[in-house]
Amino acid sequence: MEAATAQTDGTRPLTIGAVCRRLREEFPDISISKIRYLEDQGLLMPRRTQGGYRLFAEEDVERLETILRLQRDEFLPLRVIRQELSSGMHRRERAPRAGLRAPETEVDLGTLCERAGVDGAFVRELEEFGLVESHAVDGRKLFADRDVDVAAACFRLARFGVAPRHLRSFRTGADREAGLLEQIVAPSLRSPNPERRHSGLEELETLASLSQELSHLLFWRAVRSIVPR
Amino acid sequence: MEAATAQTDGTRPLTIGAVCRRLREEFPDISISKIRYLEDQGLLMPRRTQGGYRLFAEEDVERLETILRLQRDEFLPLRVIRQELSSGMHRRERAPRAGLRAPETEVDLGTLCERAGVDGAFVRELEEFGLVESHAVDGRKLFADRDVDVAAACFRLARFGVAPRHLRSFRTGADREAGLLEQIVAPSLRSPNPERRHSGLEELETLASLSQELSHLLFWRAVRSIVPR
DNA sequence: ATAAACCCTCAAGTCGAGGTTGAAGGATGG
DNA sequence: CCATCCTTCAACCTCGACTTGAGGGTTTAT
Repeated sequence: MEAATAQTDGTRPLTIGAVCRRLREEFPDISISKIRYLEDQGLLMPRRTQGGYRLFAEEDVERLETILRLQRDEFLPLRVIRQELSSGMHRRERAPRAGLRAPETEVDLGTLCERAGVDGAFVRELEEFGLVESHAVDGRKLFADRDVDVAAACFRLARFGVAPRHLRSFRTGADREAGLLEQIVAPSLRSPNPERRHSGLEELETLASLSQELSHLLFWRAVRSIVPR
Repeated sequence: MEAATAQTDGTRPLTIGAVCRRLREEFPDISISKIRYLEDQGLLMPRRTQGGYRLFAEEDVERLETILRLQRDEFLPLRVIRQELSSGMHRRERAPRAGLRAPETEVDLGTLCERAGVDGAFVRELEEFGLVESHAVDGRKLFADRDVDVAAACFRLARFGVAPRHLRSFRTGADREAGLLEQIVAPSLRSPNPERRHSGLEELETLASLSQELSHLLFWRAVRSIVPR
């Protein structure tokens, strides 16, 4: 009873604990009981050993990853995830609405330029004034996905005569505001208690939205005040 | 006191019950208490009458419809909806609430307090830090209508421990950004040629929206960067 | 001026989703 | 044979999203 457990694809099935350890990196809040719960809700149906142990084939693990991603990034309830999975998963191209918890994807310089419709020189200028930021990974400059939008916005402003160097204050303003929030939630976010960290994250999201609303209001008031009566 | 409640767009504001009846067809599970709950959660901020009754302008009703649709069709939790709304997602008309050209209405201290749900001491504090501004007209302090929303937003933040004095930097940031735009459009705005003034105003609106989008992006990037990886 | 209809706040309660915990015990591997 | 992992099942818990109720004020029509 040894090689008999090998799979068609060569990888051998994992026990529930092994699955958990493997996914822990991408999904820190996974747990054995959660996986069992998902099975209970009909989202997973792993094989079993004679003795009743769950055995997760590679495809089961992938399915589980999909489920966790849909939960984390799309905020879908399990009932809907079940539906989507059983109906073949077509038709799902929503705007990525990644919240604070989804990992950020990255793009290289070429992609950034293409998607934002700008050239390399412009990006260099943006970088100089801290509007976008890259970090090098084996020789290639990588940018956060969201910098594509930043670059595009800057470019449109540039066409109105607002050069990147004028925009530095936007960056410092944003940093200062975020720094303020940091002071408030930092204790929670750095807590050893995962529950506390989680609620800190939620508080941060709420706080950030409210702050955003406030700056929006203040900004428009300021803009309004510059038009002569 | 009858036609006086008419809005700039011709439709008059609805009371909460009227809103409910109007939306009941598309959203059968709407209720008065639910609408109040949404306001409590910072998703809506309708104006108020002197007596404290909520008054929903057309744009408030639209915002509410958006919220309900995001809940029903996209299954988004309120926390996420709040974020989406405070971002530019709601692209159209998230700009100047009444356009840069509409005259601003004014309210007195009592009205401000009532409508924002704050007390006089709080308003004084806000004023001290430049978050709201009053000008005296024959003995009464008058505030711009939009300061009601500012005060309400500040109050919500205050409940999270963010005192008005922390918020001063929001004000200065907004001013600095607006000042930048001013330098660009000032010549047009002060031109003797009315046509030129008009196009300057339009340019200002465009520029302001773009700037707003940029600061929004930069702010969220900054916020994201404060959560430990 | 009064009544009916409508609205307010605030605290407490409800309800379902999405899990966690613990007890009692069987399975697996060195 | 023993440590470690796994099993089920029922009870429990937390949180988001409201609902309810008490006590009281506002609006409007007559």
